[in-house]
This record gives sequence, C-alpha cells and structure tokens, in this order.
Amino acid sequence: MNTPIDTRENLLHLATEIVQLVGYNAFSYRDLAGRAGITTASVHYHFPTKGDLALAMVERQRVLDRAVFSKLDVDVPDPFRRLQAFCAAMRRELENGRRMCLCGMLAAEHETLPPAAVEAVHAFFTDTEGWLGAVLLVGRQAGVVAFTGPAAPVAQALLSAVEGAMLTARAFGDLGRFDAATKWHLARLKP
Amino acid sequence: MNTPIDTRENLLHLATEIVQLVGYNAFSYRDLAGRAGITTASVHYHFPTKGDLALAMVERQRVLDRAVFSKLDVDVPDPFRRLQAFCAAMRRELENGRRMCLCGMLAAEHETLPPAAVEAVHAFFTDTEGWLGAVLLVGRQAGVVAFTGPAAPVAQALLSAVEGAMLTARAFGDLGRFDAATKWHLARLKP
DNA sequence: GTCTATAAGATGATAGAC
DNA sequence: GTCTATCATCTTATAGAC
Repeated sequence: MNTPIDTRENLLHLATEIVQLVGYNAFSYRDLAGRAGITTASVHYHFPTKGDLALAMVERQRVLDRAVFSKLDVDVPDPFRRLQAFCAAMRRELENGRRMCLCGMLAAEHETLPPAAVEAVHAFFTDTEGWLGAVLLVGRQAGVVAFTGPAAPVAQALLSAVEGAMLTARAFGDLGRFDAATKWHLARLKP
Repeated sequence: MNTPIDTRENLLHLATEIVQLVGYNAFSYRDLAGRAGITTASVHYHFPTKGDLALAMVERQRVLDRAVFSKLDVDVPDPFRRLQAFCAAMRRELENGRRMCLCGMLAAEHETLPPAAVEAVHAFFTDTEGWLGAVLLVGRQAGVVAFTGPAAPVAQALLSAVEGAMLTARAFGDLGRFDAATKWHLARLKP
C-alpha cells in the first residue's frame, strides 16, 4: 500500500521538481495536480495562491539545504573537500533530471514572484553564502584554502559561479561543462 | 513624425527587453503588441509562432553581440581590459532595466523552447566563448592574462561565472554583487 | 481534505476584410 | 501589413457538496 504520506510535503516535492525543470511560469497547478493524482482545487486548499506555493517551496528548500550543510560539516572534515562536496551536491540536481537549482531558476524569474518569495530566495542565497564563507575561513586557517581579504565576497563569487555553471551546463545538456567550470573555480582557491 | 522604422526589428527589440526582464514564459504576444502599438494578429504576421520569435530574438542578439566583440577588439587594445570591457557590457544590461542576459534567461527556460531556439542559444554561448577564448590567448601571449592549458575551458568558466553573477545580482537588485563577483574572477586571471 | 463544477480572464493562434 | 473578430485551450482561483 502506498502510505499516503503528507500531501502538502508531496506537493512541495513535486512542484519543486517541475519548477527546477521548466521554471515557475511554465509550471501550472494542473500539471502539479495531475502528477500528485488530485485536482487543482485540492492543491489550492494547501496553497491558496501560486505565490504561496512559491514561498513554501523556497522555505522547504532552505530547510533541506541547511540539513545538507550540517551533514557535510560532519561527513567531510577537510574544508576544501567540503567545497568540492557542495559542488557535487549541486551537480546531482543536474544528473537527476537536468534540474536547475530551485532558487537559481526563481532568481531568473524573480520579477514575476510575490515579494515574500523573492525575500525567501534572498535568504536562500544568504544562507548558502554564509555556510560557504565559514568553510572558506576554516579552510584558510587550516591552510587548505587560499584567498585574501574577507570571505563573504569570495563566497558570493563562488556561489554565483556555481549557479552559472548549472545554467550553461543544463542548456547544453553537458555535465562536463559543469565539472570543468567548477573544477576551474575551485582550483583558484587552492593554496 | 515617428519614422515607423522596421516593424520586425522594433518587435524583436521590444520582445528581447521583455524576455530579459520577466522571462520567455511570462512574456506574451499581448504585452508585446501593446508596447509596439499594434495587435497580436500583426505580431503573428511577423512571427507566426512564439518559438519563431524566440529563435529570431536569439539570432538578432548574436549579430548584435558579434558587432560588440568587433568593436571591443578595435577600441580596447589591451586583452585584459577587453575582458573587463566585456563584463562592463554585461553590466549595462543590469543597469539599464535590471535585465538578465537574453540567452542566460532562455538557458534557464530552455526546456520550454523549440529545438531550433535551443540550438541558437548554444550558438550564442559558443560565439561568446570563442571570442573570450581568443582574448584569453592573446592576453597570455602579451603577458597580461595568466592561465595554464587550453583557453576554451577557461572561457567557459568565465562566461558561466558572469552569467551567474548577473543572475544573483539581479535577484538582489544589487549591482555591487555583480561588480564584486566579476572583479574576483578577473583577478584570478591576472599574472 | 478532496471532490465537482464553474468562473473570469489570459494565451497562442487563425480567417478574412481592408 | 495591419486590422477585427474569433477560437480552443489553458490559467489561477472560488463555491459548495461530500
């Protein structure tokens, strides 16, 4: 028997996958409802408006990614390898269905999102940059990462570079592009 | 009197601006027709389908950008400064209406584009990477740009980084983010 | 929570007059 | 080339029964 799980969580999971693939504006309640096996009216019960759904998707992603960061902090002691593991995690989205980073996609379409969702996207980037910055600092102290000055701008440059690498690699359907770009950027951080 | 210029060119110009701002799927014939001061039926006369319009936009952008590259080759003799000038050109889209790179936007939404348009987007990236690669090579020979190995992967990494910098800077409405990221990436190419 | 039914409007697109 | 008129379809969203 299919344990019917939490419908809301299931909807968020499915919606996220669709948005990552085709974008927020090409995604419809109809499509989502169809995949979830319910009607659009039922989707509206959980998420009254499309903007509510967008916001909920980003909030959920933030929680998931915080868990990923915590796990990486534990599982990958070496800070430089943690940066590599971060890239590998992003790469997995590409591998598993040619999906863009959710917030990278929403960033492109941010002009069409409700303000609350845009703020949530900001928070996602800020979260990720904060974690990357911390890894960079620890890495520098440990002598396995090299850069000068504050970590924040480097973290911003690194995250945006990874987002851009996903964007272009996805357009070409070529994982090698992502690998080459991220490898190059990480190599610039080697002592 | 308004010289009515070429309607087709005018439509492509307006359509490009809209897509750069809100994306391909949030953009409609109605919106475009309204701005051009004609009806949607007239737009369909010039571009039978939305996919035809997408393809024409990208082809036009490629021509415009080739002209930009040629001008930079003439006006900016120093190869490193030419890379800076390239970033400045991309930055201008951000300044002038918070617009994403047309092909960066279409790359995000490529799953919803007709195959011919996707190929045109590929060609845009290949064009740009080719030019960047040539600048990188000349720069290395002149001793003003430093990198090891072939230029192509470096050009890919640089272009994707610039696209990512536009993506995130735009989401925050913060030009400083674009400046900081591109400055950092270009600094990695200094001898 | 999920359904049926429905609304009001937008969407890409076409036929045919001028 | 541009228009009016029209189309079928899709879109987000709501009301009310079960």
